[in-house]
Parts: sequence; C-alpha cells; structure tokens
Amino acid sequence: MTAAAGQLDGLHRAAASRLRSVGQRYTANRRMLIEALADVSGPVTIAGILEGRSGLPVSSAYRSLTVLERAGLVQRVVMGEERARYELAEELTDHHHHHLVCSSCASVEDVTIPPELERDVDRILASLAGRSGFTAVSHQLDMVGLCRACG
Amino acid sequence: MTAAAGQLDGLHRAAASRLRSVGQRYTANRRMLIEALADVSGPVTIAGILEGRSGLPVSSAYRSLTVLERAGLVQRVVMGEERARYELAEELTDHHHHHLVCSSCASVEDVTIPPELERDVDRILASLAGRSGFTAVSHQLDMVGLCRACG
DNA sequence: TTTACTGCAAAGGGTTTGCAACATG
DNA sequence: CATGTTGCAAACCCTTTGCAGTAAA
Repeated sequence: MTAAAGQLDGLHRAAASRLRSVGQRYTANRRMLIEALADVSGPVTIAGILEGRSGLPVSSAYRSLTVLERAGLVQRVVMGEERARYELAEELTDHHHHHLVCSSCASVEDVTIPPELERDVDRILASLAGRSGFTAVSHQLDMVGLCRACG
Repeated sequence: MTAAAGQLDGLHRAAASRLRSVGQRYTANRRMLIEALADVSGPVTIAGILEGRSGLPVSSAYRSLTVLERAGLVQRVVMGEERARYELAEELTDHHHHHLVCSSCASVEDVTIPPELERDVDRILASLAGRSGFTAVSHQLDMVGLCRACG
C-alpha cells in the first residue's frame, strides 16, 4: 500500500474525526501507528511494528491498536500463526483484498482479485450461510503457499 | 463429525499404521485425542479437549497433538482467535470442509459446500496465485458471522 | 529390553493491567 | 483544567522444555 503524502493526510483526517466521534483522542502514538500500517504491503504483527518504530512501548502499541480497531480504523487479522496482525481497515483504504500467506517465511502479502471472482466468492458465502442458519458478516479467503522468494 | 463406532475403528487403524510408519507409537493418550477430535463437529482448542478428558496433562496434549499433526493425522488451524484449534486431517475423514466462525461466542462449525462452488473456489485461488508468482499449497475460506444461537 | 512417551514442575514468550505521571481537547 | 492516554513493571496466560520415571513394541 505504501501511501503517498497526500493519502496519508487523508488517513489522518479520517482517523482524527472518527476517534473524536467516539470520544477518543488522536495522539502522537496513534498517528504513528496509522502511518506504520499505511507503509506496508500487508498485515503486520505488533512485533513488526515495534521494530520499525523504536521507542513505542509495547503496552502502548497494544492499547492503541485496540482503540483503533474498536473505532473501525484498523482491522485485526489472524492467519496461520498465533500472533495477530494488523492492517488499515478496508473502509479506510477503499481497497478490498485477500492475503497470500507464505508457509515458509510466514510473510503475508495483500492481493486483489477481479470483480467477477469477488462476486463468486460472495455467492459461495451466501450459499454457505443459507444452509446453516448462519448470519454472515464477513469472510476470509486466504491462500497458503510459497511466496516468490521462498518458492 | 461425531463418528460411529465402526468409523472410530477405522480411524484408529489408520492412525496406528501411519504412526508406526514414522517410528512413533499409538499410545493411550494419542488414541484418546483422536477420539476427542472425532467426537466434535468443528475444530477445538486444546483447552476444549482438556475439559472433556480430565486427567490428560497439558504438556502431553501439546506434545501428542504435535506428533499427530506431523504424522498428517491431525490438522492445526488458526481462526480469528489467538489460540490454535485442532481437527482430524481431511485425508483421514474424507470430508473436505470450510468453517463458520461465530464472532460472538467464538464457536467454530464445519460446513461443506456443493462441488461446483468448490470448483469456483479453486478457480479463484488459481487466479490469485497466477498473478503473483505465488505457489499455492492450500487455502482457507472461512466465514465470520453470527451462529444460529447468537444470531 | 530398548527407546519412545509421559508427567510434573519450572521456564519462556507474548499480551494485559495497575497506577502514577502526562498530554490532549 | 478535566480526562483520556502513556510508560513502566508486575501479573497473566498459554505453550514449551528438562528430566526422571513409565510403557509400548
């Protein structure tokens, strides 16, 4: 995603206003986190975030990410590993995507698929839901395999 | 899956022979784990397994499940939560399926979809792989929402 | 009888929380 | 200023490991 300066501006504006509407403040730490997430091309672990931005205490990262997630600005995702990863909410980026999870180096890359295939996914999920009294909210379609580097 | 007695027999036979071929033993604990997994209708956490079978020490559960997984008898899956869940390997049950993850009570149910939709999933994944130098190995298509009880 | 496996208890690693100091609106 | 937020350190929880004893083949 690696956002340009202008896009970053928009993100900050959106984040600030959304947080304000929930009675939360848009502090330096939270700004830093939004930027960190805008800078990468896939969901990252908290450890990954901390590496980059030294100085950010662990507990603050956890607490702030929780706040950002509850505000709908950040999406928490869990893939094959135990530890969670975080990415900007799709609502914020206007960029619906899926993930390529490398089973060797554990990296995760965003990827998009053509609209018609996306429609198929929705159809499949509707069918899944229908046959089981399940109220679908969202889906997760990830592919596990070997990335370009590891394959 | 809640297996009948005869099916259980088959599972035990398969497990025993598979383990033997890898120089491992099919012990009482491992048998108990296979039965526990055959008894439920979706992947379960280690805590969930331990609840049922009191007496099984935690460390043994972890170690045995690791062995069973490496032997290809058990599949370790991670959904929205941090802690892993375990299920019998599809190869063992001949029962390819997906998951319905309840975002409220965190329960996970197995579900199957019609073959033609399954083909669509494969097609989508092939497309995903093609456009990114990614070597697909497996996929994970899960639906998140509210289960019948919580909805 | 050999050697894989088990159980306990202690260690490890990531995440959460209490609390006093701090910064934002 | 009032209150949400931060940072530190301790607490927590789940998972892993060392080691002596046990049981499977």
